[in-house]
Amino acid sequence: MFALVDCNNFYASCERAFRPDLRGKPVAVLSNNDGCIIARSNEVKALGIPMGAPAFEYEEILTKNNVHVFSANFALYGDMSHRVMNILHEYTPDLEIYSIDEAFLKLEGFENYNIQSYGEEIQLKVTKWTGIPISVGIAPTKSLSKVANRIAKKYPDKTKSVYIIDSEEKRIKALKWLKIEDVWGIGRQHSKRLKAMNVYNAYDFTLLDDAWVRKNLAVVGLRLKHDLQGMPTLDFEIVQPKKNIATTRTFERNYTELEQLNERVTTFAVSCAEKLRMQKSCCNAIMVFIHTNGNRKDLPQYYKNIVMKLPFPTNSSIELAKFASQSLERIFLKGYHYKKAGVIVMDFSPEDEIQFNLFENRNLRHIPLMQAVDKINATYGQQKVRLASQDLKRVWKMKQEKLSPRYTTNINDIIIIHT
DNA sequence: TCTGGGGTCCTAGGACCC
DNA sequence: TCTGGGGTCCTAGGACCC
Repeated sequence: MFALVDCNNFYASCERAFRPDLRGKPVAVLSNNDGCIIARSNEVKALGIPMGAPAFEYEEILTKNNVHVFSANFALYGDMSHRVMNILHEYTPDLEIYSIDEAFLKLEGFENYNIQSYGEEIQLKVTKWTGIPISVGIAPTKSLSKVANRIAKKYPDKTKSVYIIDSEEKRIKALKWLKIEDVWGIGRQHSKRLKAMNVYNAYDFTLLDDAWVRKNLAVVGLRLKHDLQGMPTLDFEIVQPKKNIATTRTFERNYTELEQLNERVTTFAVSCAEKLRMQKSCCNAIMVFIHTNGNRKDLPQYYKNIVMKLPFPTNSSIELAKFASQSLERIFLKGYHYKKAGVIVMDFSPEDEIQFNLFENRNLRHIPLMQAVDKINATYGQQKVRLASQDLKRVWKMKQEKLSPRYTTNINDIIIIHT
């Protein structure tokens, strides 16, 4: 059996964990730049505020209903995620961390266990130890455990937040209950197509002809169909090193000058380089893009990206910043109001596998230099050592008006309890 | 005035090889 | 009038996930 553990309204629950006064009250979390609503407590969902809604459009409803709004605090969420996953590790050696707030557990050799009470124990312990409420779905396949999890989440009282699909009868009942657009792996386009074929729920989907599914939803869709039918088709994914790494941001205001964008792009390239070094990869290509504000119909629009093949694989901040800067110069046009930019590094090779090039070689002296920089930054705080082309005066900042303290990762923000 | 960020996989078609 | 057969690699675009 597979168990899927999913944290309820994760970011909102993280904020609440250190603010018990917010229990039962509406909580929402915003994206970077305080732009969109990316997490909602049940109370906020009940107000009809959709996922990803622009915050300014809902400002009135939020204020009127006393919604407690927070800027995204990823340091906090990342740390809380760790705590949850550590506890889950105690329950099985086979844990697939699927996202920041979700994990699959493989329950092999549990035939003599009472799975229901096992699930309840996990549910209680995580909730008690971290303050994050979770739901548990258990079933013979991964996609069915997703379905079971949805039922547990929807009916917490009836299920004690744990639901098991362990019979054909329960499987069919669950699939008939699940709307097609809510099936894991069926997105907007597919559900539209399927509804046109009178497929309205997950069960209808499992009755479709294999060949039709293969043709219209590709092998991914076919695998999903079999998995939902109860044949284990989707297995654990082993964590692979990333194939692409990106750092992109929307700015608080528009930029018009090359120098301003250059500072941002340099900083994004340095961030990509750090992430590359963390997974011991070098990249062989880099993409830089710049973008005007697509929502402003009154301003001329410009979107451009450029991919540069590098003369040698590298993960040096200095070299990547230089290549990114050169790329930017080639696509920058004066006269536009830029709102967004990003750097994406691609085509990786392992760090220790240095491909010699006849004419140009990477500067090998950068390797110990970057190690020293990483060490200093790890000890004294991120960005203590920076390139001169980066924002030394710290002019640049993100809109983050409602940021909560970093309760668990910064000693100065630690919680104080008055007794 | 204000609209996030970071990923994966699959497929078709073009360019190329012998 | 008639124009082979069998491959690989790369890329863009489309779909999906959280």
